[in-house]
Amino acid sequence: MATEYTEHTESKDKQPRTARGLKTKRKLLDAAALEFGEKGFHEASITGITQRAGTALGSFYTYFDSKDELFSALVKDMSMRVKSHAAGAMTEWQDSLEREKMALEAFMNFAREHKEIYRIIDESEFVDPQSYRSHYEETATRIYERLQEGTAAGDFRGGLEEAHAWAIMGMNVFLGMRYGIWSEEKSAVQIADIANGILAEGIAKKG
Amino acid sequence: MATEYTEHTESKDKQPRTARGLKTKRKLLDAAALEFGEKGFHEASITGITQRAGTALGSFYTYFDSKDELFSALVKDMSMRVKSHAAGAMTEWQDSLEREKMALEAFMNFAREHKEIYRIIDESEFVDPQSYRSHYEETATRIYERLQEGTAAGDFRGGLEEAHAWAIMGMNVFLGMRYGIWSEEKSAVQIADIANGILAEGIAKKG
DNA sequence: TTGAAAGTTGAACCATTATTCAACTTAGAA
DNA sequence: TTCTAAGTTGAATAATGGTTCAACTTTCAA
Repeated sequence: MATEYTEHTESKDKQPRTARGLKTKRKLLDAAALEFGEKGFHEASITGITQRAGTALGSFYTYFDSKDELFSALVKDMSMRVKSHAAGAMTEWQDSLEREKMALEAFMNFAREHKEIYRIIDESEFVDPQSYRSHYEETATRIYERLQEGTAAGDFRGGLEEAHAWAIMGMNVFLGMRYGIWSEEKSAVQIADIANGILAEGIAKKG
Repeated sequence: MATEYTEHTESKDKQPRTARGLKTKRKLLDAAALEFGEKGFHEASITGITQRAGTALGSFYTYFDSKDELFSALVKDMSMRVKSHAAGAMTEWQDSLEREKMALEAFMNFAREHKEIYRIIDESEFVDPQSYRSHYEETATRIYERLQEGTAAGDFRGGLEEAHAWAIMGMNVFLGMRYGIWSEEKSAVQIADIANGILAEGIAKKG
């Protein structure tokens, strides 16, 4: 999994200055994603990360100030990747409901392919709460914007608030956990259909 | 917060045998809930817990085998308390939709009054995954049973699956986090209304 | 080609904190 | 009242693992 890692807010003096350095940093980042994903933040060790990366222990500190800083960098990166993956998947939709379905489907597939991402973002609630909050606040905002566009387009009813976006997000996250990470007994499409059914008509009996 | 703590699966030899012992154990449990809730599992320390409880460090090990065991006991206890609080609140409903509304409202209020519970259950995903899974699986099952009863009563449409229960649960958990724990800018009733609106009719425009 | 900057290495350091334990105190049954 | 089991105490122990650092190797611009 040779990730395209994008820089965010590191201290300038830790940037690699040669091709070799860049390669090493990338190896560490990828190894860290695996290690954290598998063991969780506290069980994960720098030693474990450097071993996976095939570098010496000390090399870690050439590129990162601390275990915490690395984790933060990782969370921000993963958050961005989830976002852009979803964005890339929501194309060519007929109506806003279909668009939401595509969003969930994309999320489900992404979760399955990158279970470690899911776990790292989730654990950031305890390791780097600020990043956790930002991640979900930004995601909710994005959903809310889609809701507004949907209303404007005449696909969604009026009166939709930010809380509706949070509800939809929660739905998606839990479905992703249960049917994406814990088991794959149902296809992403099946799950997306179920969620979409709720958005389309609720669960009440009609008439 | 003098919690009524109920025993679950401890090793027999750690049970208090006198009134004094019982009192000490309860102090430790309550202190631990606060300490874990405030600092999270790894930042929390046994020292911190015994200090809050006003006991000596060593007393901790009179009643618990380890920090992990204590955390597990706590998760199971909190899980049970959330469950019984919700059960106690869902009385005198006219139709199944209203019943769901009461469930969410109860959850929101409980989350606000016991923010530490929310956090401990959430963190168990990483500290005691088995308990985390059990908690949500059991909750989902309970919701699913209500859905089936609702369908039988003619309040809910047919075709509702377990995944619908997970969707509803996710909705509730995220709303609880955002509007129960993070801020209280909206009342529990307002939030419950919004979620109930989704269950009642979805978000699509009618006709 | 060359030398200074960049990168690598892993043993040693050190701070933290869960856990143990032996001496001491209290409870409560007989 | 007495005596033993239960409970309390906190200093000492021990293990873990993040972080430092000084010696060494590689890179690459001039």
